[in-house]
Amino acid sequence: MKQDTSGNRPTPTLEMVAALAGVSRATVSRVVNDVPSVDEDIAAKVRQAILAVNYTPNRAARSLASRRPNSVTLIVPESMSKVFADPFFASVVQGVALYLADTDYTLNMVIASEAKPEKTRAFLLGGNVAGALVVSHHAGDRSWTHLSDYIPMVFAGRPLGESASYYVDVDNEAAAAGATRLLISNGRTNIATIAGPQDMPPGIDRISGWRLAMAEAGLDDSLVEYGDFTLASGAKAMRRLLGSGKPIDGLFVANDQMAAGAYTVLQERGLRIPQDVAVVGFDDDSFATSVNPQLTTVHHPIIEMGKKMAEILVDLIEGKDTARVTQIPTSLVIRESA
Amino acid sequence: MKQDTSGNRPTPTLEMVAALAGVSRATVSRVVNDVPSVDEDIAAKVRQAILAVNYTPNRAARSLASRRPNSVTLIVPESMSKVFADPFFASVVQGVALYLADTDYTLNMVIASEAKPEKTRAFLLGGNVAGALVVSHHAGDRSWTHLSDYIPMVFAGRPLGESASYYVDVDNEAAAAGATRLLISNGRTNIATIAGPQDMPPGIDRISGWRLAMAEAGLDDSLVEYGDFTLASGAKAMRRLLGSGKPIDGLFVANDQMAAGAYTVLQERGLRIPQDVAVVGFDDDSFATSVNPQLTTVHHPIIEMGKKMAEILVDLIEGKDTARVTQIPTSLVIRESA
DNA sequence: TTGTAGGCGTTATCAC
DNA sequence: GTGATAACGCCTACAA
Repeated sequence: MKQDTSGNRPTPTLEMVAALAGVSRATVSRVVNDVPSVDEDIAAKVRQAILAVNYTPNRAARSLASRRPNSVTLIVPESMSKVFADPFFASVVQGVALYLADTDYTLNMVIASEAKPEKTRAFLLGGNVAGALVVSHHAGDRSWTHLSDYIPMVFAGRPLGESASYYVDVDNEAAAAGATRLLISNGRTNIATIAGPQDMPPGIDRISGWRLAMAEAGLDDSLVEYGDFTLASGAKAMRRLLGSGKPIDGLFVANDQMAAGAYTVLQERGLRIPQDVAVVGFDDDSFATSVNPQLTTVHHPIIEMGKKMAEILVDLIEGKDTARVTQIPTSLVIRESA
Repeated sequence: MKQDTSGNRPTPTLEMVAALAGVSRATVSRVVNDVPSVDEDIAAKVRQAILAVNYTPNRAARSLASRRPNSVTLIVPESMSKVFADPFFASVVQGVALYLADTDYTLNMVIASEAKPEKTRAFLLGGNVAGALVVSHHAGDRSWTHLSDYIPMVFAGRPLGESASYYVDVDNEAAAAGATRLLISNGRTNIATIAGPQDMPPGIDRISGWRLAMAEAGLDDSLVEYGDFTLASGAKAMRRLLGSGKPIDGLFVANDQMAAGAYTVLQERGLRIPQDVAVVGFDDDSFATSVNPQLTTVHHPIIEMGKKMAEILVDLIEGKDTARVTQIPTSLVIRESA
């Protein structure tokens, strides 16, 4: 870091800009905040001065004077961050950050220690934060919902059970049904599914979508096995499915990672994808394309989710009323497996 | 959010605590900041009052009055965040957040748009941030180094070429050499490597470590192919390696993901791991354990890296002098592949 | 449309 | 050891 020896000017303040432009601080403040009622000539002069001294508003002073925090917090439950390398997390953050970049809000992150939740609570309720976003996979991490009573909060994903909180999610059920219909329209009739955990909304909704589509088509929906969204569990479930002895020519898997697991056992049994069994996954993550043949799957727009979450939070903060649940559209990515 | 109707108390201030405790604001401030010269009886009374009104210091006011920012920024280059699902990123963030949780600093994140870098620059130099952390894979993203002249900065990973900046990294070369030595001590003599891109420090250092160990043992180091750290590139490199016709009984791969790629072709050729060819990877990420047989690899302590980065940054901010480069130790995780 | 002035919640410098 | 009292940099009635 540069030595603080001699020639260091102080960071420019409103005052300095005002002096240089020959106006009052109030006026400079107005142009900085885009208040319309400023004479354009003066505004121009002020802007010039701002550039000249390289002025940047002091966020702390701003927040203090305006009596409103200018940052929003992203809460990451500790349990989640323990999952080494979570793709979901990184993408949501990215979306959130992208959206906030165009606002005056700053994004800060806390990982919520389950050991001392009061700390996080105090941080959020201390008046230092305008709103909060909660990203987690597990329904148990909904322990923050009650804070919605005091500060705007938006969650990622539908909560388990009823809840009055705001959240954004994809329509897992509809997307799963769509994926299944693809299999059906391809002429498959013995369609199995590898479902996710039934204590997580995505697990529940995705199998429910599969059932929906199967019922529509009058097909048998008894071919189901469960996994926990991991690759290994997908392989095991596939083994059980095959072990039943019943014919299978189509497979809907609740996420791509389990689909990759299913691939391995399908292929070790000599079953060809998609000729013998067509498979479609869910999420469109890195597993979908790293597998061979590449997986046809439901695209889960995580970055968009992040953006939307941020957008809704800002709306909430600024008092606009918005819908409690917002679903963002998915799409089917047709590749080689179905 | 709760309606702002009637019964809403204002957020408690120092003033209110002072009144309740029957002391001056100055005294309350002292106990809040752990200034030693406070009578213990009075301090106790103040603490009680703090609890009573549920007081939380206003960070903006604090920052303003103390003339020092209380947040540090994590910069994520846009190019990096585009990599869908980056495990490295999530873990570094986690480490950073964990460390900062015990300090008075708040962590905020910006994704640096390459379109308008001035924006990020202004944010960092505007005096609103005490220091910054840069996490990226690519050497090109070192465009922030020059800011080190104005504000404390710490980077993740050794920069390409010389640089006067602070960074924390693992000793890639030593670790790679260690991994290779394991192969050698297991009696392998025809050891190939799948190296990473040679324009990235980890790519460079890891192959260099392999060469080191091979030279030590007097082994031939001509069996090398390059990948770009992706699974697919690992598979391709393996194909080329095998295509050379030379015998191979050991393989060091510059990261686990490429190792997973190599697995697929090794196995489709009927080569057994580790019997026919023993393989060791690098990173110890999720690929290492999702592959069969599980991969022996170098454990890359990413979370620790994050913690260390934050620690160094805080030291820098507080004026302590610290070493410019700090390397954190790796370890070899012996599983089934070597 | 512009300027004046008070205040936001803390810290920090003084006296006491 | 404790308490006034100025800042800190900015916003915002209110007045002009």
